[in-house]
Amino acid sequence: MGTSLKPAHIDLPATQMPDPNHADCRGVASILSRVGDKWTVFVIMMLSDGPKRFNELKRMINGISQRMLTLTLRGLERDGLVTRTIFPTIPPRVDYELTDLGRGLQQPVVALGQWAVEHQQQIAAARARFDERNGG
Amino acid sequence: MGTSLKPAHIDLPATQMPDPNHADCRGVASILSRVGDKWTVFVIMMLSDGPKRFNELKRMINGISQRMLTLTLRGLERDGLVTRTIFPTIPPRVDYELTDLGRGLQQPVVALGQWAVEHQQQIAAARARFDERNGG
DNA sequence: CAGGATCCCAGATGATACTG
DNA sequence: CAGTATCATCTGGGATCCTG
Repeated sequence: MGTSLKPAHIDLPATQMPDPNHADCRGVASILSRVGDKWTVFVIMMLSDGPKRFNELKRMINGISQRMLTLTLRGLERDGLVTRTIFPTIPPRVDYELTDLGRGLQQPVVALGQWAVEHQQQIAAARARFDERNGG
Repeated sequence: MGTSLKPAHIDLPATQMPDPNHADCRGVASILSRVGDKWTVFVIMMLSDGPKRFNELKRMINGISQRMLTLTLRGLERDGLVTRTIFPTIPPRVDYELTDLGRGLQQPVVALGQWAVEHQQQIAAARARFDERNGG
């Protein structure tokens, strides 16, 4: 298959949480997992400035396969972060757009993104140092 | 081997960015990818309140395998987010601790985490609806 | 105790071909 | 155009055994 709409993501044995202090970890991680997904991030960003069509997204996100774009969009739709609007024309046309929920998610993602941008150098440097210390 | 210290993460063909407006996507996504990693998030959270030993972490993070804990910690060390201190005693003892950089990362992660917590219900509901609309 | 080395399988992803 | 279906591959990750 590999066509499941329910990616593995996070599903710890709900039996016991890692730490009582962080009882919400599971839910959080599940969402962070989606956010951390390579393609998901890009799709959300591409949808920042209004609705986009399937092939439009495919062209914007250089390197994504048709299959992965479909799966990514389905996942986002499932989580209520993106809406899918079908225009029954010929040829068919489908628009994808962020929901309010999706737009809300953008904020924290962008915040994290800014941190990432600001510390890119440091991390790259750390990696370089580490890789050199060991056998690159 | 799957033992590589350099996980796939994001590596778009640096040739062209998806969108000029988001020229930093690659670096950002690379870091988001690390943050989105299931175990990485947990390890960072577990290290919030001071240094921890290997097996200590292993016990706290219910369900993580030895292999994955090792790999996760190595990745964090490589990125300069965690330090690894070896005490040459017998039996050996190794402490892991967040660096300043690592602690800085906590902020945005927590922010995102809060969003996640606050919208857990909505997402769960959306999923349920979606799954029902289709063949569960 | 900390972690390296192996074996191995399930699931993620790409490539390709077909369709309403 | 916007997918779906199928096949092939490649990798993440668990289980297990070994060692300083």
